[in-house]
Amino acid sequence: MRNKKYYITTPIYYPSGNWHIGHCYTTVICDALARFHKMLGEDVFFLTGTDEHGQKIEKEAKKRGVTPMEFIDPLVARLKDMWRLLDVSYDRFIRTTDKEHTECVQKIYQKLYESGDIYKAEYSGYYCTPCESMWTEAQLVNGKCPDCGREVALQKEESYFFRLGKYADRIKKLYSDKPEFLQPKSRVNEMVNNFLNAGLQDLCVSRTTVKWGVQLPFDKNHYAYVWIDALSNYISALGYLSDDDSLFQKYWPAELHMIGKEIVRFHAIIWPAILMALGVPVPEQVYGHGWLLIGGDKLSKSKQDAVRKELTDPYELVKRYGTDAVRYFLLREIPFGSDGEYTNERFLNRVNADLANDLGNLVSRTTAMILQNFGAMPARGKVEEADKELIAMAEGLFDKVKDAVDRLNAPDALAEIFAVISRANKYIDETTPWILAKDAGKKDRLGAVLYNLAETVRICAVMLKPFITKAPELILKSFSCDVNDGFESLAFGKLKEGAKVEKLPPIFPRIDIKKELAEVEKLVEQMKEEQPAPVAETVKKEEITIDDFAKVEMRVGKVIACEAVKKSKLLHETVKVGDRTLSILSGIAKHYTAEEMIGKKVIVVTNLPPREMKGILSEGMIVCAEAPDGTLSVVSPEKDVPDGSLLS
RNA sequence: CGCGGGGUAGAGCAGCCAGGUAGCUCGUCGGGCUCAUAACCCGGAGGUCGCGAGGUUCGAAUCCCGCCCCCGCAACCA
Repeated sequence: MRNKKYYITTPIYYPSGNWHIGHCYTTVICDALARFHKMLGEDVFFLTGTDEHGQKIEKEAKKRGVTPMEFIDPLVARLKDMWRLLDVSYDRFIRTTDKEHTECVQKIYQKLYESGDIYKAEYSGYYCTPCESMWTEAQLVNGKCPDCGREVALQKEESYFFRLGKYADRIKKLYSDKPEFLQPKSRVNEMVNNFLNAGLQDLCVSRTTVKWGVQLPFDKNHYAYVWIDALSNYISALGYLSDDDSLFQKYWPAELHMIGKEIVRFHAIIWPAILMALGVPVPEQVYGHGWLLIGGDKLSKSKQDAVRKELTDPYELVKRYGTDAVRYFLLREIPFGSDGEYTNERFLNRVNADLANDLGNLVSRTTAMILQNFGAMPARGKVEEADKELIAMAEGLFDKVKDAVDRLNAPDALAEIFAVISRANKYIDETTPWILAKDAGKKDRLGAVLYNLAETVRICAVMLKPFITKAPELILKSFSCDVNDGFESLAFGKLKEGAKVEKLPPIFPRIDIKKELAEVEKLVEQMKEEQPAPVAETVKKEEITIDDFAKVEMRVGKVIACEAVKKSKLLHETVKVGDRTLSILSGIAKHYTAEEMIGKKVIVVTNLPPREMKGILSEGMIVCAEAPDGTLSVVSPEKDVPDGSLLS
């Protein structure tokens, strides 16, 4: 009989900036699942890769005066480095710029075009020539371009559309027929209520403005929409529609697309619809996991002062604490399905408490006592009442871990393993081997106790192999076991009497957390200094005359009252500008609290037409500086000038 | 009335679907042990389970109703 197959994918990552711990989170979970299924003897195919097309990359490359590929290649190389550091055992790394992929995407478009699921249509919109953007009427601001405020022209444009609407009912049916398709369950409601019930619009799937992409085979002026390009990687990587589609035949449909919750919509609606249109089965499961939040976003109220003191650079983390520590934290600490928070302290606590104190120390005390008393592995000996619970836990461990893995619950799986490790530490206290050692008549019993311990440690090591990669090998080696031992070796009693036992240096040295935290903070400071703040892009806008500028009436205003507008990003300020008092709304609630604003002198644009938002009239605009990272800073006059003063 | 998630010890979470002595990890306090990486083991303190002296029930963290707050998505951000 052929082995069961298991095809698992990560999202493909967009190489626009730095690789961070969030990328590692998704990928390490997938790696653990892939490794576990490999150990089950299944035929596993684990795919990851990069999404390399699109405007952002085109722009970034241009800015640096290099070609897109010259820009991307080093970033991809660095990502692969990161996966090497983290022992990510992918079977294929796909890049959307791979020839097989772009050809596959073209064939997919061709096929959908021929079947009529992609059609050409004309739509009208408002075009802003300098921005090269098309806007709908609703997006316009006072009839002008929302980006630059310039005139727009009503234009008709041709585009290709995918008949997404046609598949809405089949997708709803998919959710109800196959409740496990989209997980966690809460995401299903989100999709159904927000999108499916609202009615699916046909999806515009071609662009003419972005040239860094896949050209449509039937219309050279058009380029593929990013999501069809990106999603197709899951099948293009298997050779779908190519001369050799044996991998596709073998592995598709995927058992699992692991993704972040932000892209559930694309994987749970658009992707199945495309597959349905292609006549290809949909994946078995899409799992939208939560996010790893960095350093508690609660600080966001006064983001300007918020110092990011967390060390989150994966390379640095691995360098300081090792692959196992990083993998363990990612797999263990994030509550299943929801968001979790990263702080230096949580990381260090977890690693210290579990890996150093519990596991590392257990290995250390066990091997030490074996060597002191026997010099090699003792005989198994008789099982006594005191041994039964420990042995039962070790023997039952596999089923529990397997159950957690089947639910994709890595934190639970690890908790099960560490429950056994804790039990083993307690067992030492209960059996007091150091007392047995003083009585020559109890040598057999001492041997049995140490044997039981060693055997429990060995079983835990085997069970840990999919999750962490370095320590299990060290442990198995130190007991003269084969590092390739799989789940078939789990039976209690496999260790041989007289086998060589080796004393290891501490596998996970204990960290002095206070000292380490201080050091890490210093390091982060240092890294910040080395890495200059991102330079703001200063693309020159269209030239204006001094008369144009003079049209803008800007005055100093004093905020005399301010309150947050519920359910919005808005603050509602009452601003005194000379003899006028204006009601102004501004989208800065993320950056300032209402209390903070009161009393501030600000710059207000006072000759804008009033506009209503959230049912409140806004009679002006408070001028802010926007940093490259999106942080907004209210601008104030440098000297204390009376409100109402005109800017010129 | 936009959609969804959440509010349980100092922190992070489980329990809720299938009501019945409120549990886990970290921290804290005290004790034990000395094989071990000042690690390990045991015990204590600490909770009006967001609010409503609300409803159902013999019994509610758990089911029902109303309200408040937080977080995402969407919208908005002149």
